[in-house]
Amino acid sequence: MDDGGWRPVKRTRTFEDVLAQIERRIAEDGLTAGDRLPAERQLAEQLGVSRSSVREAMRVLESLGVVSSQVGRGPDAGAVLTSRPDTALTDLLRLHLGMAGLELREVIDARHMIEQWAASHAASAGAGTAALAAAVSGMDGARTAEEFVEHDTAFHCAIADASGNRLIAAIMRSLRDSMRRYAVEAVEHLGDTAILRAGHVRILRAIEAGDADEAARAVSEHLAHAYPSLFDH
Amino acid sequence: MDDGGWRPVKRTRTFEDVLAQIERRIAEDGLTAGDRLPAERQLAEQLGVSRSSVREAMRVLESLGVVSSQVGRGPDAGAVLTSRPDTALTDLLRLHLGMAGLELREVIDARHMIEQWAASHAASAGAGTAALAAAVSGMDGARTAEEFVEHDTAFHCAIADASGNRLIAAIMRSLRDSMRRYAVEAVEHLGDTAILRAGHVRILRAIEAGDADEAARAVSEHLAHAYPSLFDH
DNA sequence: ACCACAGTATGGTCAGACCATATCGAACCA
DNA sequence: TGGTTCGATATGGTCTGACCATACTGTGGT
Repeated sequence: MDDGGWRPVKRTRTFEDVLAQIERRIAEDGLTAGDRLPAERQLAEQLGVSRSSVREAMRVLESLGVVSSQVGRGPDAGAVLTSRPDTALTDLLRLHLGMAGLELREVIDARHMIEQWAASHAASAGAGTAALAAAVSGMDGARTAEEFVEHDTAFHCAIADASGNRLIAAIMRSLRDSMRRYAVEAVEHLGDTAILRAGHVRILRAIEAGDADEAARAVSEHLAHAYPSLFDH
Repeated sequence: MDDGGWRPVKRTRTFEDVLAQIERRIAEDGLTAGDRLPAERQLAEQLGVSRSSVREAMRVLESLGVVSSQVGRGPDAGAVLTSRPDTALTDLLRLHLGMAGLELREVIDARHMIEQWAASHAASAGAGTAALAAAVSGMDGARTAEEFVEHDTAFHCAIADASGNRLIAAIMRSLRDSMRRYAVEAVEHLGDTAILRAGHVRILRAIEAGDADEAARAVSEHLAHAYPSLFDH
């Protein structure tokens, strides 16, 4: 097993080099969302690589929610830096769930963790209750499970937003998006949404009152009602 | 604002179509990690698109930690399905942190949330304490801040692993990786690592004893010591 | 049984072309 | 002066075809 001091030649693919240089430029020049990257052809010439390699790097950046490409001409055309971690996270979770690389139970546990945290922090912050109330009344008017889940998602994402942490809010949104299908099933299986709606009201009241502990408790019991089969441990 | 019933023509880029079809195949055929995708040239011919478009789709899948491409010939060559959400998450966080699309504070708060959750669940599960003990003794032998952080990361990731939730463990690993630079700075700024080591021992003891509440408390106080400037709220 | 070597399938890269789109700008008309 | 039209241009999107490096496969010779 001795390699005699030799180590494998680092095989760096061209597009990875391009990625690294773009990332370096972002850090050194302090680029942020809204700034433009050079055009593909120009970047290819400057870096001495083919346009294909630049494009593959762009696809990676785009899939990670860092750039957005616009065709045409003008100030808004070309590769523009964005900050969309949530769409990237959603794709990531959906793909890994589809491949059975992750189990639904793990996603729901993560959601449980985040919602408890977000609810107690939202209660401490005491902001954003208007969006919560709107989502609650939206659920009252829902006629189908899909509609209900739609507003339910809005409610729970509003809690995460109210916590003030964009990363955690992005994770929350991605978890909800990738679980949408299962959430609809769960609501249909439950039949009656009265218990869920009561849980939402309780959470809302706790956040409005600024009671962090009560908010966390309310979230925990709410999720236990929504997914009874997954809380038998 | 009435569009007269017209709606913009859906502009779907070719590689997005390829992505969708690959994802569908993964779901319908029940493909999982280890399975192979068709070769790029074959896929291009079957789908009636150019190899470039297939390659761009591959880059996306690779950046999301879903496939891994190997050159050469044989059973292991080609595009193989993998399940590496953590590397994808690491890249995602690093890029968004570099772009100032996320702030360090948000990452550390997320880490705080996850560690508390993971520690209390690891205590309940009561497994994996061997890896924890190994990391603790590794830190005792560390001579530089980098070495210390290395083992510190191993310790905290081992907690997440012991929780049994791969998604949360992957997020934990990504948070640590993307924070590595700041963690080293924090340790150097602290000067003495005795308090941190004591915190680790306390966490380890709590997990060994199966005391979930004490584990969560120990983690919380440990992080407060490690990043004092960020816990003044 | 072993080994050397040609064959071949794979991803990686490049060059060049063409298309679709969106803006810019100048010429033209009112 | 003001507006409109239409060509020029810059941009990403796609395709084709070629070549390279890599790593297995199989064949043939020893």
